[in-house]
Amino acid sequence: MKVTIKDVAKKANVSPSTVSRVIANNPRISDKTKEKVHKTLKELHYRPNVIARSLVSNKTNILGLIIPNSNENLFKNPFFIDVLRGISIYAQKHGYHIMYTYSKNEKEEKEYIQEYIYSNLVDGIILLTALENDPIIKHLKKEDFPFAVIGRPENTDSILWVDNDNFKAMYELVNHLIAQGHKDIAFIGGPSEFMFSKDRLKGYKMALSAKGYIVNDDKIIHESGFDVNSGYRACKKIFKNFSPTAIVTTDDLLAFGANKFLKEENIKEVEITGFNNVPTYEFQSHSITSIDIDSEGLGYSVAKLLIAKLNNQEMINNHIIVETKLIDRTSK
Amino acid sequence: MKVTIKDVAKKANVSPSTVSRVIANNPRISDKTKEKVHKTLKELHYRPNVIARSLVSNKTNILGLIIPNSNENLFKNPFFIDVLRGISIYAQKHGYHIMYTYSKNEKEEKEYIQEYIYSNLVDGIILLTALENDPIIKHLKKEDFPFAVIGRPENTDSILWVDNDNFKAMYELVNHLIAQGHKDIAFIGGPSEFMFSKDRLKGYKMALSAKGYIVNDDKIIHESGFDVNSGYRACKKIFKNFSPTAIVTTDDLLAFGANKFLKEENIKEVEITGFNNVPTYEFQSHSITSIDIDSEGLGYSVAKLLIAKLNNQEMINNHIIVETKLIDRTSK
DNA sequence: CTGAAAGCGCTTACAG
DNA sequence: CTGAAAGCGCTTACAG
Repeated sequence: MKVTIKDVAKKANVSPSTVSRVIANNPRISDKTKEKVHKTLKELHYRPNVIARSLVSNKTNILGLIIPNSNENLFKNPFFIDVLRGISIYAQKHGYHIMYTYSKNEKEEKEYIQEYIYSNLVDGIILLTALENDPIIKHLKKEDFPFAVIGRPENTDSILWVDNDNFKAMYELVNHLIAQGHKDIAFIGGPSEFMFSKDRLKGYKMALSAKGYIVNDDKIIHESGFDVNSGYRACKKIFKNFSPTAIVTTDDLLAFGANKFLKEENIKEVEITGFNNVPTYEFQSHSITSIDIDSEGLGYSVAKLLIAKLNNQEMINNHIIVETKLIDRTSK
Repeated sequence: MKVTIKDVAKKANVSPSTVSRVIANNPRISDKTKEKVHKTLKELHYRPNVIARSLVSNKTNILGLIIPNSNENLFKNPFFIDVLRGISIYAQKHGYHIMYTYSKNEKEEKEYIQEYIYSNLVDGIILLTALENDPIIKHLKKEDFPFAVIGRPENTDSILWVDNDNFKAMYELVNHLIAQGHKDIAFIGGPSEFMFSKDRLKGYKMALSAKGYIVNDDKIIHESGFDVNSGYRACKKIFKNFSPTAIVTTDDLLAFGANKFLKEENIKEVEITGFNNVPTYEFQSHSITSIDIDSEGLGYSVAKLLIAKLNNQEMINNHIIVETKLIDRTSK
């Protein structure tokens, strides 16, 4: 049988209120009764019923995660599991639990959010991605419910977010290639509505124009997915008209796809770079230069921001930038 | 403001009890009041407070997932994300939510389980792996709390589990190799305390002896992890004394590591096989034969079993075998 | 068919 | 410093 506060009270010869106060470490309880109650608490292996507690406190200490199960394959991407771990590790340390829900589309996403909010299930929501003009972010803002986003939102007003500096990471990467002598660099991206897609593209453009190179929009290809096939298709399109010496992509899987095309066509000496530093089991032919985004750090930080807010902690910043790292595997 | 059953009752001019009964679709309510109440329910956008409901029903409709965050790297393995998805998809369809917790070791694992159980947070627990003489399974059995396991437990008495037929999958794979003319086949496994490790090893041994080959224990290597480095080390050990024509492994990452060693040593024409059919971005040098285990199906099925039990459904079987598929990429 | 009452296991203002 | 009481938002046996 589960033991309740009443059982403890009876055994310790005090009232339930007193037991509750001892548990809450209320300062007005005498050391003597504190000790006595603590003893029976131990003896009976008492554990508070969090559901009852939630009902009165109106807090569940649960964070809800909305995972888009879309066809862009983004969340089959290996980095994602590290995000989950990062979130959980911070949350557990601070007494929060994590709940997750897959949703197939925007409609379902909104539905689950309503459910999370109005059934009183969660105290806050974590979003795993930010789109341009993001309908979910708007919705959450309108509902005025605590949430935090992985990815810099378009309009950052009063919203909590965590991200890499995608602009800077791509900017530096392109600079790195230029320093190696590359003058003709193409760009392959996934769906452009993701904010990180936009930021990486900006970094690419800016790096080129800062050195006086002309940005040729025909060398910029966006595909509908973040997968190997999309990379393959994009690379094919580029080489129909051009022969760049390097291609930057916004995701390792795109890079792998591009590589596949080059290999099939027996095109050599083109440098391909990716993003996310996905494990490629390096025994295989060759690995690519990539940007390590510290997925676990992203998860950890987003949980940190949201929990700080839920505890009404003073925050200096409404966002955290997680450092990236250029993993150089260029052939030179 | 959140709207409660009282608000609805007042507006619809009935008692709270009646509103509750309408929501529960109690047959003794007249169609007329049913209609009336449903209308105001809609108008006020009423959503039940699941916490309050849980307090009286003593059910939360939440399933708890314990994820070992051990150093064997097993749960950084890509197949794992598909398991999560499978669990969630079935659960959501049936009105359950999923909560997950990482735990560093057995002690933490037990702690979190106690918390899940005695704080009344979850209705059932899902375990992602079964060990030989598994202390967590024992513990859960002793607590007599509903749970289900991915992986066949050593003692299946009255416990719910889901698994591939690991014995059969490996048995058939080795047979397949033998049919291709291989006579000298070595074995590389990860930690042997996992039940699937044992089953796969048995399949290997049985396939050999069924054909009259002698099983040589020196050609069976177990390493402490399921990662590339472990595979590399194991392969090195094997080739110190032998030169098998094929090596079967219990995980693709082990296979990749073995492959790496062979490549470095310039050893050709050794067939390596894996398990899990991890994506290798096939543009790379060559892909390996592997067993697809249908990770999503494993997750889906384990949720199915556990939820059936929680709803006291009649069960014909206390387990589900998820079909595997040999993905043949052998060079012949 | 419907309502008033009790209760799920806690917390907390009120009173002493 | 401690207890009795009310209340969080539901469900459900009891009564009519």
